[in-house]
Amino acid sequence: MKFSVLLAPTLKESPSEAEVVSHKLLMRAGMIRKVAAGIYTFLPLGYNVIKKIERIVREEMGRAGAQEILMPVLQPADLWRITGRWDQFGPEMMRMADRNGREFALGPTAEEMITDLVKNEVKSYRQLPLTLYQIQVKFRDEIRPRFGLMRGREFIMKDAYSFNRTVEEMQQSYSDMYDAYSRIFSRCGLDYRAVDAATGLIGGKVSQEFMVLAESGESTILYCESCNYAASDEVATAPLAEPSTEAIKQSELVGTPGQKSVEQVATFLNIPEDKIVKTLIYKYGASELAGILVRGDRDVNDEKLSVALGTADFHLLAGAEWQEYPELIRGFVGPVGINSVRLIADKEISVMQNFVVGANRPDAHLINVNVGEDFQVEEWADIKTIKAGDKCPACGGALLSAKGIEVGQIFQLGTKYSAAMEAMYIDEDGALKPYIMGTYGIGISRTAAAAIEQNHDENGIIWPISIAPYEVSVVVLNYDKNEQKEIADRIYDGLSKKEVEVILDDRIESAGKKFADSDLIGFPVQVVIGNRTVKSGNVEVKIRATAERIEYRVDDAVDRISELVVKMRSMLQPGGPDAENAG
RNA sequence: CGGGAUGUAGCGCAGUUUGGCAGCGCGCCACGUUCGGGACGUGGAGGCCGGAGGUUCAAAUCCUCUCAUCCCGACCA
Repeated sequence: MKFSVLLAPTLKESPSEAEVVSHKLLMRAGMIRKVAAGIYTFLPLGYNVIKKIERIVREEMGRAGAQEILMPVLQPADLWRITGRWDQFGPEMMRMADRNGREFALGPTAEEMITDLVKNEVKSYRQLPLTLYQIQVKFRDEIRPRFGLMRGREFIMKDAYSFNRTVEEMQQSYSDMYDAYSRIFSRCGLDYRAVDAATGLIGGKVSQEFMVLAESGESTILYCESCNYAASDEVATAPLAEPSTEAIKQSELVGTPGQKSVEQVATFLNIPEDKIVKTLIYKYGASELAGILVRGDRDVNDEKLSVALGTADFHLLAGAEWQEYPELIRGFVGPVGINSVRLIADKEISVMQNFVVGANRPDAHLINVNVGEDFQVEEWADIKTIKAGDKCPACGGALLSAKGIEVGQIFQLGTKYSAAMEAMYIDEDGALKPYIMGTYGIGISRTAAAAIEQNHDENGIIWPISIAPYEVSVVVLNYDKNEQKEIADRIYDGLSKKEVEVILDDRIESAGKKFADSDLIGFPVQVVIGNRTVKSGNVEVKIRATAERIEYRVDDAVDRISELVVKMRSMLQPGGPDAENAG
């Protein structure tokens, strides 16, 4: 490709609406342009990156035995009604009707469609296991699209689905996908971590997310410094402390005028925050109230709470709503003697003694309160957000926390969809049985953004070579000078013949502009040809990632550069530089 | 949906307070000079000032409504 004919409108300044690095650099490097909020066009360089990621995904899906199909973006509502998700998905699903009034949605995922397909086409256990996947545009009408490709409304996703006979066989498919995902993200040059995850609207019990570690990530993960435990904060747990041997005391009412927050009460009573139990009032479902008990220094985790409540439709009781419940004294609510709300306590409360709670009357708290003595708990649940410093549930070591970008998630689904849709096969014993399913997603476009978040500097993007829009840029400083043009053309043609993806910057631009663009777009290898190199009989090669510069004789430059590229590629093979020849 | 902000040339912004010729930088076009880290000079093109309505002799500027975009919270690949 010649740069002079490429549509790559680079910008010196980033558009003001871009907040995160990946969004800014994708815009500045001329890779994407916005069409509407959360909806982007990929320009040639950006689309090259997408295609490179897709190629890796296809290779690894194929290696894992999955077969590629392509399903429609538009999905009929009737399918979604069978599983109830037409109602569950809410406004996030983009809905529309055709000219005859038949309802459709832009697919946010495709469990129903694929289950319907397999139900109709796969009848016998002899045809299982079966794993199908597609790479297709998905649409989710996000409440708040942001961060460019990191949270778009329209995005490119690889979604795979396994159909199995038994739980064990499904776990094997899941494990195969886990391995494939690990290879995919390794090959993309990403520093990632697989963590235990919540299953949310998709369903199932076991799930893991693949997180690219980056400060700008929207997810929080906890991992152990001494073993390999790692989990999303939505499901992370910590072992309970040993119950203290403290003798149980008689509870007592104390005046705490105006002391509403945990911090205020702790200071006022001169006690640590973890000797307080706070009672948070949530409204959920059809206007029901829940009192959630957590230790004073803890935060409630909304994902865990939705599991405990059995619904994702809840919110903290808000300002004006308090007036509807005069028995609830804001700032002084407690579990003792309260009966108008459903009490759910975090398990951690069970090992606490002689703690402080609101007294359900203005300006007062109860001290030396104990479960069993002063109030009963019917429902125990894991509700708190685990944070760095908590103990690892696997080995007891200290947990650390980090931010991550979720680029993939895998689920052991079970029969949620096959049972609801009566998708059955005839087993060896002649009985009809629902498929045991798994579902597996990768955000392709988000992966591109995540790669930038993790690989950039003040000059621009530093693409891992496996997903770079071109592997080598040949920067000719004066393409209108014959000596330079001749050398440049020779290297460009030579590299092309050796299957190196190369772009020739033949534009009539200043040297500075060409260097700056090459760094900004992030080609892994830059070959510089100018007056200086013509005189020396060399070409200069710059490695984008390290800024290392190497000189090669013009005569063997093509061989040396292609060797360099091959070596750089092999570094991103799972298992190290030599793994390429192993498989 | 709640809270906050912004819409002026392709991009970044000034002008709005106090109504009076629509500007600056980058980019773009032409010519010349430059030619190894976002060159310089001269000349040029480019605007429904987000949209609608109103106030006024006069509106980018004041008022009302509306749309869009971004940021902070609840969703997710």
